[in-house]
Amino acid sequence: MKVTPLGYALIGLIIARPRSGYDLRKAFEDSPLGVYSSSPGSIYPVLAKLADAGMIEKRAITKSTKSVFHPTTKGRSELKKWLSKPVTVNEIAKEIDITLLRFAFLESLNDLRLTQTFLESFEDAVSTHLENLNAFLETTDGKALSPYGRLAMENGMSGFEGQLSWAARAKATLLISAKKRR
Amino acid sequence: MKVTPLGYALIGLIIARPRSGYDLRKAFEDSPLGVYSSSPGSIYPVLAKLADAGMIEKRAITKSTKSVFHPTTKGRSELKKWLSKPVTVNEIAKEIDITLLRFAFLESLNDLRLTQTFLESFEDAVSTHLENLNAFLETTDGKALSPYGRLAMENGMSGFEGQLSWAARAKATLLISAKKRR
DNA sequence: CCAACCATGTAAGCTGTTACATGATTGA
DNA sequence: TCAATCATGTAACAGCTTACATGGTTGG
Repeated sequence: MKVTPLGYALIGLIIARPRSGYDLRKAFEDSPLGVYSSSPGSIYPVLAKLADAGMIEKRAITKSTKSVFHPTTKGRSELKKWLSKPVTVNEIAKEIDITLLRFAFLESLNDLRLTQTFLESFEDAVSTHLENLNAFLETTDGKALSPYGRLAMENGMSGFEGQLSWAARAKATLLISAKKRR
Repeated sequence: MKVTPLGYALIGLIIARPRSGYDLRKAFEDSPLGVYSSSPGSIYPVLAKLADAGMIEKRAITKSTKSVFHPTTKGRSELKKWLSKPVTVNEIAKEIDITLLRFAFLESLNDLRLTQTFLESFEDAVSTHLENLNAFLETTDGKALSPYGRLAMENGMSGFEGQLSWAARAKATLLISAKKRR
C-alpha cells in the first residue's frame, strides 16, 4: 500500500501520542503551520486505509463510538523509511513544506546521525537548486526576464539562501550535544 | 467557467506573446521555477477549455496540425480580475508560489498603482501571518513544541520575514521611477 | 534513413478538499 | 433545553500528473 504524505503525518502524530481521529483533526486545526485541512473528509478515509494496511491500530473505546489509534511496528518502520529518504532537488523545489514535515518527525527516531545525514542532504539539494537557478539566469530566457519576473526569481533565491543558513543553524543547535559528550 | 491557477498562467503567457501549446510547454520546461508540469496532459486540456470559454483564441496555421493561441479581451479582463484580488493570509500560508506568479504577471497590466496595492496587501498578509505564528508560540501547544518542531517553525518564520524585506525591496525598485517623475 | 525534436491529444489516477449527513455528550 | 463541541463518516469533485498514443518535420 502506498502511503501519502498526509498518511505519514498521521502515523507520526500517532507515534508521538495515540489519538482519536478527532484529536488528529484538532492537531491540524490548531497549528497555523499550513499543511493539511482539518476537515473530516481529509482524515478519516486515510486513517481507515492506514489501519487496513496495519500501519496503525484502531482500538475501540468501550461504551463509546469513539476509538483511539495506536502505532504499530510496521507503521514505525514505514515512517522511518520515509524519513530516511535523501532530500532531492525536486522535493526542495516543489514541496519543501513536506521536507520540513519530514524533518520535524525525525526527532521521534532519536538518531542524531540520521538527523545529520538529513540536514546535509538538505543542504546539498538546496545548493544544487540554487546553482540551477543561477544557471538559468545565465541562459537566454534568464537574461530576457522582465523586471517583475526577475524580482519573483530573486524572491525564490533569497528564500533558498535562507534555507541554507537555517540548516546550518539547525545542525549547530542539534548536534552540539553530541560534541559535548566527547 | 472557473479558471484555475494553471489557466491564468497560460493566459498570462499568451498575453505576453501568442504561442502554441508546445511553446507553452517549453516555457514551463525550461524554467526551474517549480510551478507546473510541462507534460502535454497538463496543458492541452486546459488550453481547450480556455478556448471554449473565449479566454483565448485558437488560430490554426494553414497546412499544419499546429495552431497558435492569441489573447482575447475576455481573457485579459479575467486575468486582470485575478491579479487584482488582494493577497490573503491563507494564500500566503498555503500557496505563496501562486502569489508570486500573480505578482510576475502584474507587469503586463502596466499599472504601478495596482502593483503598489498588491505589494502592500502582500505585506499585510505576511505580517498578519507572522503575528499568528508568534501567537501560536505563546499557546500551550506552541510552548510544548519539541526542539525539531521549533526549528521547523523557525524555518517558516524566517522565511516569511524574508518575504517582508523582499516586498520592501520590490516596492523600492519598482516605484522609484514614479517618484522620479514628480 | 534515423534520431531528435515538433506537435497534439486522451485516459486513468493520485491527493486532497468541500460539502453533506448524522448522532452523542457536555455545560450554561 | 439548547447551543456548542465531540465524534465519525460518505460523496462528489477539483486540480493536476503520469503514462499512453500518434503522427509530422528536420538535420546530420
